[in-house]
Amino acid sequence: MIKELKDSYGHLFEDALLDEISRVGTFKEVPEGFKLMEIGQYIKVMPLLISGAIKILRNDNDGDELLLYFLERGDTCAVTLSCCLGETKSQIRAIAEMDTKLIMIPIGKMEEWAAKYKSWRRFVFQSYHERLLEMLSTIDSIAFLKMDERLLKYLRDKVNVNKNNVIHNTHQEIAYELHTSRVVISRLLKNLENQDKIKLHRNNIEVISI
Amino acid sequence: MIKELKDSYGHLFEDALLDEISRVGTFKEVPEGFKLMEIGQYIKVMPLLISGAIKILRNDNDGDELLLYFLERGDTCAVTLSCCLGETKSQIRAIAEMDTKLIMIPIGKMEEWAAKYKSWRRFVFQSYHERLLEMLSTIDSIAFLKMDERLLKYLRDKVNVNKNNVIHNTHQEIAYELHTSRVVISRLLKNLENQDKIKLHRNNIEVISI
DNA sequence: CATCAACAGTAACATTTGTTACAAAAACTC
DNA sequence: GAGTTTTTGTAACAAATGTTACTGTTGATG
Repeated sequence: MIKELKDSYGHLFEDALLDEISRVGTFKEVPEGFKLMEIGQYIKVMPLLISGAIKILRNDNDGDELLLYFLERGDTCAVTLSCCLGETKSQIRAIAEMDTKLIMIPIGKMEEWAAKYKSWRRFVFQSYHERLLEMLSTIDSIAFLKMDERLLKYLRDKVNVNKNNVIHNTHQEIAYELHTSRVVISRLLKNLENQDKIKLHRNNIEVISI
Repeated sequence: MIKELKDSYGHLFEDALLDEISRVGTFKEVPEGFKLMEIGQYIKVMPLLISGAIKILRNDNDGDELLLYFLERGDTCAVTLSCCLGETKSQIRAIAEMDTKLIMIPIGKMEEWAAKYKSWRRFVFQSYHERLLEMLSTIDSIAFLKMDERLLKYLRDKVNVNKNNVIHNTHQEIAYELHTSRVVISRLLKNLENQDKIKLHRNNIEVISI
């Protein structure tokens, strides 16, 4: 574990902290689709991403869903962080976007290390910062963009996160994550195909140039 | 200043910290409508709210606007916090919703006190937590609610923040903050009036029961 | 008081998004 | 391979939201 931890976080944390992390943290490997967090669950550990990606989703009471953003290597979940102190329930759902490796830290350490390590404080503040900016970006999308532009942004994000221009999703799945209906997504995707920006196949979308 | 500081933050901070705050902080009183922060400005101070309220707005490049949330007594601006370390530019606009009293802290203190005072760390983390939840709530509104429900929520929030069921806004101003058009707001407000939930007057809206 | 600008009401229409319904193709099951 | 399920395509329509245009009212100003 030490090696993978150092590769991803060595430039951020001092050796003493890396040491503590490798002692109290638990290495975990989860497959694509694995549910890491469900709304209403209590949060007991905080994840440090080593590789892979996690998608963070918001659900309301009626089952409506919306993709908020992705976590990638070097990220941690700020919503988790903020829940640590308050011992509150999760407000979000977290699903592994692909096979993912992470280190789980017991939440008690969060506050302890914040007192002890400057690099940890910087990391935590920085994580909050990034997450707030991601949230602002999400708000921009849903408030200011029309569905066709949101779909384009979604496809771009997927390509970046998965480092692959074939997107393995059904139209229905995309519709859920953008909180619209399957028919709408099919319609807009067909438009994009007619503009030669993508090619549609069953269960996957090939991105040509967007 | 000591008295007002103690009234608002005495239960949160230890005496030594209150002392430091009153030494390095600057007391400031701003009138309704005062612009505290503009997009693109560098952030050099962080505000602690003593009384009044501040509305936080998001703007995109095309001048589109959206109300994110209000800050009230005991709050601080998490977006400011997160910008402190990175020395980044503001991503939001902040306007005094009413006459407001606040204490401005030089941002350098933020990190210094985080090392020194546990209560400060708790406060900062708690502020982030609250702001993230507010952002989630904002996302819920724009993603899951229709405009009539968003308007209702807006009116409720206004009544709560201003502690007054007369809302002093034109339809155009409301339209800006909800990022829609004046005609749409007029139409929906008229519906609410027909349901006897509000009474419309020039430049203000009287909330009956919503 | 006449003029003007800001504000609000409303109709008519356009666009975007959502819904329902059905068909065809592909993949899976037995 | 017959039957079934999943996925996608598409038409027709409904609802929500946005736009344009014009009206009257109010309050401010000279």
